Amino acid sequence: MTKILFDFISKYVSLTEDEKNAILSLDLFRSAKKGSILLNEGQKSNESYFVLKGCIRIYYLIDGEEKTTAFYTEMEALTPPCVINKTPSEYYVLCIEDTLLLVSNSDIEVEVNSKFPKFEVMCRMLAEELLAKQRIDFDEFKNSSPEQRYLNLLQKRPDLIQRVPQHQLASYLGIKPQSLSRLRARILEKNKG
Amino acid sequence: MTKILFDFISKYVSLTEDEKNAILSLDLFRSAKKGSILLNEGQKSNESYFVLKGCIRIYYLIDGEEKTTAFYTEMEALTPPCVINKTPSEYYVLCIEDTLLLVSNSDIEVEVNSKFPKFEVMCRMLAEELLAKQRIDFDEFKNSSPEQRYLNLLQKRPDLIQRVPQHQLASYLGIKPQSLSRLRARILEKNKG
DNA sequence: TTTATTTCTTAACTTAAGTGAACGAATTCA
DNA sequence: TGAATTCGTTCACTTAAGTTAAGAAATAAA
Repeated sequence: MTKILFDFISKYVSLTEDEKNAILSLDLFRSAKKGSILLNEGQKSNESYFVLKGCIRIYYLIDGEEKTTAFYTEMEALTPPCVINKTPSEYYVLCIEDTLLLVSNSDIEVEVNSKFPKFEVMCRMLAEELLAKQRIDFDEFKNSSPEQRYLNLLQKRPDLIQRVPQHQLASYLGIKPQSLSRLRARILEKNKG
Repeated sequence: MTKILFDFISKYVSLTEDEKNAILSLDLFRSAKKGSILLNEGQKSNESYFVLKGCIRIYYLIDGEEKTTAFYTEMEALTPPCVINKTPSEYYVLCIEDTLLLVSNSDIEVEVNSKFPKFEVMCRMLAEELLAKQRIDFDEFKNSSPEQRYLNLLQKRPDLIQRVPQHQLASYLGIKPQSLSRLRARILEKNKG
């Protein structure tokens, strides 16, 4: 399981055995059951997450309705905006599968970054990369219709469509569950007739 | 004009006079006329921009149509995804006003970051902050209708509505120009009747 | 296993966005 | 200045998403 972590890190910087051990000694591993909440709306937090195994979901509660905006699966990292802005969280973070995580926090990061400047570099690179990736995702979202978005998702993250309930995918695509259902039927119809 | 720059930097790290002079000696200032293109589709680049004065626009050319996805104005920084991914650009970057910029590139950044670790820290903080801000923007976009998005923009960036042509705002909001025009008429009608 | 709850689909109807076209206003260019 | 282009609005029509409601299917709980 630590292999996943070090494979991930090696994309950005190369670590010595000593450095690897220093990371492991921090003992950041945590497992969470399906349904457990990592962060509540209104809560303050300084925790960051890295998913080793499983899936976590971000959702807002608006007029009593859950609005899902993101999923994080294996090899993906999440630092909620509330951690960066030091404000109460505007959304919930929930495990939708039994999940194995790495949980860090800003204190640990400050310490590790000052001890190993390499980590500072890695964090910058990671943040820049995620920013660029998210920018592309956002642009694609703006430039396409719900149907195109769904087909796009089918291409890029087919796993999500398997492991996530449809009504959560719907709000992830910016539409209502009924619309996603209808849109899927429409696509099937096209590929048949 | 350098005041804007150092005010911006001071939000993240504090610089000595020597450090400030080191930055200035790099001579990164560039002015660009309205209509000038900073980056073409298909082009490779390693440049980052910081807007001191003016406005730049990001757009894709899809089926002969310009799809505007972002605007950057005073005190905003942009590193195009193609710089991070080292791929040809998927979009255009254009000045829609006479613009005064700071133009950096990855070579300069590598050098400055290794000479002044402070900069590495600043870049990480900035990237994290932009990532969080963009995340919130994306989430709001998903969770709202075109009309709500327009009203939201009116609140948060009223300047944009003044300085940017409506058809560019339309695709920024993810809709067609005619729809934006109609939607505005609808809002006026509500506030009257 | 039975019951309860959640999830997905379908349908009829409403609302709003996309499309194509026309026209006047504003801006740009020669 | 006059001509040409771009820009914004309006309209009629088409398409698709939102809404409300009902029922089937799948999943979770007792």
